[in-house]
Amino acid sequence: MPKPAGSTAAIERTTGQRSPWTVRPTSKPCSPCVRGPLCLPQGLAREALHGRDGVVNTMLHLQRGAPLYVAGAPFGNLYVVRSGSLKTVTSDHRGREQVTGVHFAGEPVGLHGISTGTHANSAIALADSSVCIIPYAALTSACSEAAAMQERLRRLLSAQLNRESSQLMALGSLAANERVVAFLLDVSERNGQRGDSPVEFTLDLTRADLGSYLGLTLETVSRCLTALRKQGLIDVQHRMFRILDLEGLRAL
Amino acid sequence: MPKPAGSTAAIERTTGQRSPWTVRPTSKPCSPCVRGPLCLPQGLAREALHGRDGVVNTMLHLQRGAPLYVAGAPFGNLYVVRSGSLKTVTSDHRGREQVTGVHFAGEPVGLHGISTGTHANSAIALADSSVCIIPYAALTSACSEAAAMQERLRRLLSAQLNRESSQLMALGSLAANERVVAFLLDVSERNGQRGDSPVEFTLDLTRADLGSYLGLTLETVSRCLTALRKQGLIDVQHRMFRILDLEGLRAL
DNA sequence: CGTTTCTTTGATCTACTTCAAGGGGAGTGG
DNA sequence: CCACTCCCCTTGAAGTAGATCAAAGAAACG
Repeated sequence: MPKPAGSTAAIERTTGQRSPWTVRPTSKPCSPCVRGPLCLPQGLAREALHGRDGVVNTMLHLQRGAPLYVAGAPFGNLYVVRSGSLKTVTSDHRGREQVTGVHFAGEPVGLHGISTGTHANSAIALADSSVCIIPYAALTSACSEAAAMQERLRRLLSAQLNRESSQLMALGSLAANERVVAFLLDVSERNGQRGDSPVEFTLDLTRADLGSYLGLTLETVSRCLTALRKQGLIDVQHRMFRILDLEGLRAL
Repeated sequence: MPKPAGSTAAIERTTGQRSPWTVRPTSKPCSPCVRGPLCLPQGLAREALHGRDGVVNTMLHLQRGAPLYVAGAPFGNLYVVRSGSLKTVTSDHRGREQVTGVHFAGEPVGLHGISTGTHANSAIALADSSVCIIPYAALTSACSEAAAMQERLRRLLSAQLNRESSQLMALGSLAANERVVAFLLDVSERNGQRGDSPVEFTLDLTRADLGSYLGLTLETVSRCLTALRKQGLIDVQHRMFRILDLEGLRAL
């Protein structure tokens, strides 16, 4: 098992952030979402969602390292990443903490809070990011009118379930290098679905965050990456990743 | 990483089952659910759920080792365990297979299929079990009438999300013995919520299944259990578990 | 009762962690 | 512009938790 990750203030430590976030992130009215099929609002008339009285009416800007919400905070909104990326970190009843999710543009954040009304994890911006705010109450009332919207939300929840299941598979039955490869392929695929390049992307995760997500130490992650580089499968510089041989990676 | 788990027919192997299940499990009309707060239908008038025209109208009986559904099958129903228990097993695109969930009485099964319309995992009875069948189409139409029902379903999905997140935590940051303890405490708590004894229960999982779920080999599971026994924390005989010192276990 | 499957326990091996040290970028202040 | 610091990343060497291999005991099953 990886390092126990100290006790408190670990959020700050793992994001390279120094001072507490006393200033709330800036928010402003939100323009209609054009993110395509990944965006939550798809399936409902646009005007019912955006604009005043709409479900989605504000956008939040977060600086790198800023929390979108913290574990234990009352749940009120869902979020959809507009730009940038976020991680979700969970800590058990003892201090131990782990990255349990990485969220890119178009992907939903905050679904875990629905069941209890309290956020079960903390969401932290990995880079300067912006998110759409979807007040849950407004969403549910929109749902009560549009069956399509209900179904869409349920599918979103179920999709997240499947994402976490495959991560369970990775942690439970893959070796270190296989986990790293699986993660890169996963990111590649999600990038492709979003219309970005599936072979070249920057991951704003530190090696420590990556290790935490993959159940490995940062050193092991680093070693795996250099091994893949030496095999000519990828090219890594800092946090810029380029996949050179996608088929080769898929063959593990 | 634990054993790669062969290629095909692994379902049969891990449940100790020999012949294929050519005969469908028996089904019969379902009496109203009395399972209390854990049961899905809570929040909707009973007559709208059970009885003819209701959402829940049949019950399925499964023999130990019988599949409720298999991965890749078209999704049509959700299920709630009435008695007995089930495991869900997921396999990645290569042969590797893993137990990704264990479901006891009152708990929902099949939620992963909602997102794609295809079951993403296989559900196998761990003991002779019975489940309520909830046709998804009927459920959604019931949802379109009752907002409370919608909300209940969403919470169910979110709760499952939280369950898988804590399993992610366990696999990512706990040592072998801690994983075993965490699992026992989890089962204990779920038993208590259901009204059964939190300190004495039978787990119809083989050591291999347990290991698969916890990301360990069966030998390691066995060794951890005997270690806990020697510490006087638990008593294990075959698959009968008795927790002798709950506080001691919680202290890891 | 004999066969099969499951479980326990021991001995060895190895993949990954841990510990340690050096190198590179980015920001800050002189 | 350079020096300084703070992270972050890489690489090496050593230690260890847990996997693997192996074999024997205990239930389950026909």
